[in-house]
Amino acid sequence: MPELPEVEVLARYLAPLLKSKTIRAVEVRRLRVLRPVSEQEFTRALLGARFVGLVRRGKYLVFTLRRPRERAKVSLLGHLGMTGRMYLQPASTPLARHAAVVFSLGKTNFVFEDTRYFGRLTLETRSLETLGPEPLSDDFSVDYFARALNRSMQPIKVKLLDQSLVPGVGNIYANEALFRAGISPRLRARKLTRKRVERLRQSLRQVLAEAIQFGATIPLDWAGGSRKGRLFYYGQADCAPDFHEERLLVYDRAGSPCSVCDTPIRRIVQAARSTFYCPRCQRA
DNA sequence: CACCATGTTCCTTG
DNA sequence: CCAAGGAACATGGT
Repeated sequence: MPELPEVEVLARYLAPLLKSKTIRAVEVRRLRVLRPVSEQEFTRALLGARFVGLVRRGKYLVFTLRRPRERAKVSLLGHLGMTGRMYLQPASTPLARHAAVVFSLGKTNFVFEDTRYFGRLTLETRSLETLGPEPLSDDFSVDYFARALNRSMQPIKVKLLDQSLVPGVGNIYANEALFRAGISPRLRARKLTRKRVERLRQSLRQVLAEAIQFGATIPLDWAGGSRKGRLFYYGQADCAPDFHEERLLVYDRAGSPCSVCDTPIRRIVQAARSTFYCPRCQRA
């Protein structure tokens, strides 16, 4: 489900709800999502610990906890994979079929649910080390972006999915950013002119920021089984249907007329993922 | 039945 | 050592 904006909105939603809550019990129902940490180690570190912070990095959620009478903090890393969700629900509510980890906080449970189990909730935080600079921060400069792209023969669309280059960008926003910048997804990264690098950086930041704005306006309270699957993606989610129409301009729109020039949107496959683009607005 | 899916990692090849 | 490509992971929707 999640790319940078969705994870950002989720972090902002969860942070105040979790703050100062103590983990009274830990239930691991899918060992796989802890990997490579063992259940014993996981439970030992988190049982009795209190949530003190939550931030997003790339597509990761970084929870910070503190154990009673201990100085050192514990970091817990979450990743939603393709289908992960996190939410609080009353302790009396039955667990979802694919609830993978459940923390009891007393009257409520904090649930990590993931249908496909591609996601993670683990004490292993090393994946953070290889991430590039946050695209919405000043560190993501034109110079940095240009230099990184200049070393690559890969198509620009594929390169945008590289988390060591721009963490948080996934298939949807990579497609959207290229459309808004008027750049062909097939163009080799190193072929982008300085001007196009600047334009792409700008489009990327705008698309991500707008999506965060959008996500901040819709309810994330899924507790009690309010619908499956999506945060606030394409198609008809259980919210703001009219707003959705305009939001994604090319993603999953193969065959529909381009919003600018009416040319049918095309779908191709790059690096085994779907790419959507307007063959007229986005030329090499 | 066939094909598709918002992501990462591991293995192989050059 | 690195870049790039592809399969694997697991389940559900169309």
